[in-house]
Amino acid sequence: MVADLTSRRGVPDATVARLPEYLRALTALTERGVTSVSSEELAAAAGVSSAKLRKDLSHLGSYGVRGVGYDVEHLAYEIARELGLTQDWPVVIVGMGNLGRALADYSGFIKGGFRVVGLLDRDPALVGQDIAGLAVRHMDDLAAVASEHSVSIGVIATPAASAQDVCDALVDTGIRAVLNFAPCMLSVPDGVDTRRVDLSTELQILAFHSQRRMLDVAAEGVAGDEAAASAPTPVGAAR
Amino acid sequence: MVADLTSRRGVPDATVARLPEYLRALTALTERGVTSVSSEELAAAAGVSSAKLRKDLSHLGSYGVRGVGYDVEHLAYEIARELGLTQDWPVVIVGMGNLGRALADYSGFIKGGFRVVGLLDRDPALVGQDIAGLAVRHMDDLAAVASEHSVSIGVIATPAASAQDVCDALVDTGIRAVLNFAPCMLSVPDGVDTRRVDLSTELQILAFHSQRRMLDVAAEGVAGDEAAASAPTPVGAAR
DNA sequence: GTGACTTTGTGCATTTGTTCACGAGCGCGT
DNA sequence: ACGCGCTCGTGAACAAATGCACAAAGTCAC
Repeated sequence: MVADLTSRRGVPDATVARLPEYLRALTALTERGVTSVSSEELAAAAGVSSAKLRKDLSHLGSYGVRGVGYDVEHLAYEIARELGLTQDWPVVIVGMGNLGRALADYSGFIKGGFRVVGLLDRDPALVGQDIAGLAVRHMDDLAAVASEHSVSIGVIATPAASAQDVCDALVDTGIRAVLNFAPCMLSVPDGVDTRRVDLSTELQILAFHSQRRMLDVAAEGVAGDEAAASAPTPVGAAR
Repeated sequence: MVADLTSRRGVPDATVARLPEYLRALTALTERGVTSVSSEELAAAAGVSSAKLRKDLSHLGSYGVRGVGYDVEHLAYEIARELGLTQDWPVVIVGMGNLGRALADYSGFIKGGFRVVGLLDRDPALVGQDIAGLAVRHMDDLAAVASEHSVSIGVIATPAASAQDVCDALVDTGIRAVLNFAPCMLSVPDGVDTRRVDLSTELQILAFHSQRRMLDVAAEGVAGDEAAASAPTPVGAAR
């Protein structure tokens, strides 16, 4: 019994991070009417190796059939269950600037159990305005909104300067999961989970790889000059 | 010489992913007038352990002073250089829906060498409109915009359905780095780097952890009932 | 029912990343 | 000049994640 729990806890973080992608791929297959899929095909659709996919799925249980593959619908259900998408996750979004608006609209696309139940902002000019079918409410109403809908996830779409204050307020209402779009670290008490999404971080990582590629090519060119006589085509693109 | 190149290449991916956060923390310190910082302090500001921070920084070189710490300004410069932020990275954003608009505005906040030089959309109604001081141009002008400004990074903020087409077009213009906000996998030729940012994926990961926490607490409660007589306070919050 | 074929699930080796612990080097007070 | 305390840089131990290869377990044809 406790062993069951331990095995459930045993899903590695790296695997969890890929499950949403698998689920998306499976959903796409369902829409195309495909009912069965091999690890090879699904892995290709999700952009991973088939070995990795099989190992990931093996952490959830044995939902495949040897010699056949996976039942698309059933596997999708099991992944959704593992991710907790079979239950309801009421969400509030704080900060109704451009980003908050985009998120409020975009969230309509989400198939899972996420439901935006509150849009909040500190600016009185925005309060009352209708966005994506929901009236914006003032930050002071946070506690009311949160308890009214048993909100479990908070999304921060404010400037960095107010992010920590907003986060503290969210945590005070009992929210234990925070998605932070502000470009700053949040400090939270133990037991609260935060994830950060940041455009600038991603661009910087892309820039690093781009720069490295440029340096590599340049260095390769030099090396190629030296070795040109012996090896006309030194290397293919690595990685 | 080749060894130099190898050592440069040797910066681990996990480290690269953390460099932007270090840089941000350093920038914040600069703004507060702090000129010197220890690994312990900087690690706390960036939300990592000091050992990890020191190992990460050691991959870039020896920029610290033993017994003293790091010079904030100098370290920031070295990280920025490593990330490629000392050069110019012209960016185009494709898709001027709510998200694209938010990105176009937000990008003004970016301190690094990123410069939005083009906003594109397929919808004629949006073309010509002014967003964040830039006129939206039609997708057909992509090649012109790209060559005119030597664009090196493309950002996709379109619906999933058109993301792959847009990506192909970006790659055709010679762009080798793509940041994808559409909820789908992109297939690209070798030598092209893509990163995906997705609200729904992040929410699902948060949901997983929330659910696990709930299950753990429930199970702990049961275990606690069993063990209650012997251990009134079974455990503190783990992790 | 049997054999050939297919595809999963998994043990093992390898690579990658993290933590620990401590030696090396620097500034400072005396 | 010299020891003392502080903090970086790093090798070695440890942990996590990945890739490989194959046995186990199923379907299908006949």
